[in-house]
Amino acid sequence: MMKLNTEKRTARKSKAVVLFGPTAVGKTAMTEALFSRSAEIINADSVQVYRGLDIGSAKPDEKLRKLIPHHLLDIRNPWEQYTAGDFVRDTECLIPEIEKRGKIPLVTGGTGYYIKQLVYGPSEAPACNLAIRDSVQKEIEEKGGSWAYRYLGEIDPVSQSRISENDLYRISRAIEVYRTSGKPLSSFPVSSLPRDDYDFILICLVRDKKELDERIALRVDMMFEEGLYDEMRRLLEKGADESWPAMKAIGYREFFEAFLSGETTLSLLKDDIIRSTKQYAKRQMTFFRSFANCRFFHPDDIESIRDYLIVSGICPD
RNA sequence: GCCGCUUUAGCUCAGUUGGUAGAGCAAAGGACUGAAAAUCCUUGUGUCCCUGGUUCGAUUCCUGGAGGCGGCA
Repeated sequence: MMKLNTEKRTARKSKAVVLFGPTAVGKTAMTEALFSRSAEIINADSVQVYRGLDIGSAKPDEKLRKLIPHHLLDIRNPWEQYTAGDFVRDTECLIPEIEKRGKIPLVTGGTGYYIKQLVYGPSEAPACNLAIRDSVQKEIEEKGGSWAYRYLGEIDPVSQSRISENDLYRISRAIEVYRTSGKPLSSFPVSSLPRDDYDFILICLVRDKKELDERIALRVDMMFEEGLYDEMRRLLEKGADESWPAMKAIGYREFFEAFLSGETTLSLLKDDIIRSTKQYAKRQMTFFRSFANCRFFHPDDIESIRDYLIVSGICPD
């Protein structure tokens, strides 16, 4: 009886490949080699969801998008918010649709937080509430950061003990959750185990640091050649400013800093972007290393990846 | 050639009234509860340019030298 039950559930479980790695590691080339015919891609990159951010976000080009169907690309305007919760909901919708077409759902991108929420199960904490967030932020600005931290200690001592006094970003969110739901953020359970209602196959692509750094520098050079500057100008003509969620992205936000300081040259700007990208790649790796059940491969090692997929019950090209 | 300033962490620079040094940035490691390309935490990094002198003790004061910058020729 028990056994039958388990089998039934196992049989119904959706299978999806989750492919990730630091920026510029070579996800695209690898994807092309293994999944051109067999998969549809669900984008897990928090910047590529935005329309008009193509070059700086290294969005897959038309050619690849014609070859492999892509989802969750260009689904928001750059002044709109897209969240990890949105991503999980959208992905849960897309996986069965893709399966119905007989294709492999391939979740791919570099946003560790999205991938974590998907694989470990999304947080049940309330969605972000922009109106409340704004008022919380205004209050913090008036009363100061140490007030905010003390206040957090009153409404949610557990979160206070987990959050640094300087981490206004998280303090603000914790207060926002309390004011939205009446419950402390720490009362919403967080899973330390991958969810069991999906069968996710986690593949992380890695290169050694020197190799990755070289690729990052090369890619930023390429972005400028491909017209990053013009792309930024088009966004500015549409009214882009630092308050737009998409303008926090590397390769865009540096322009605002450059305008402010005035004296920056194009080559200094490029160096800034390269440095930020390297720092980001490092943070990504820290995140990825913390995932359970994740296998690491060099992106050129196509055959090992193929073997692993087959062993996991996936049939790539 | 002369005069002045300067040489300290990978970079920009503090500092030690003489007891072998510290910030920012960079780097390395880490965290991550619907903003995450965000935000935050931790940690070093040293022939204090070289040489001789004074001194119990010199990166610090003095002599000489070398490099850099500026001025005058």
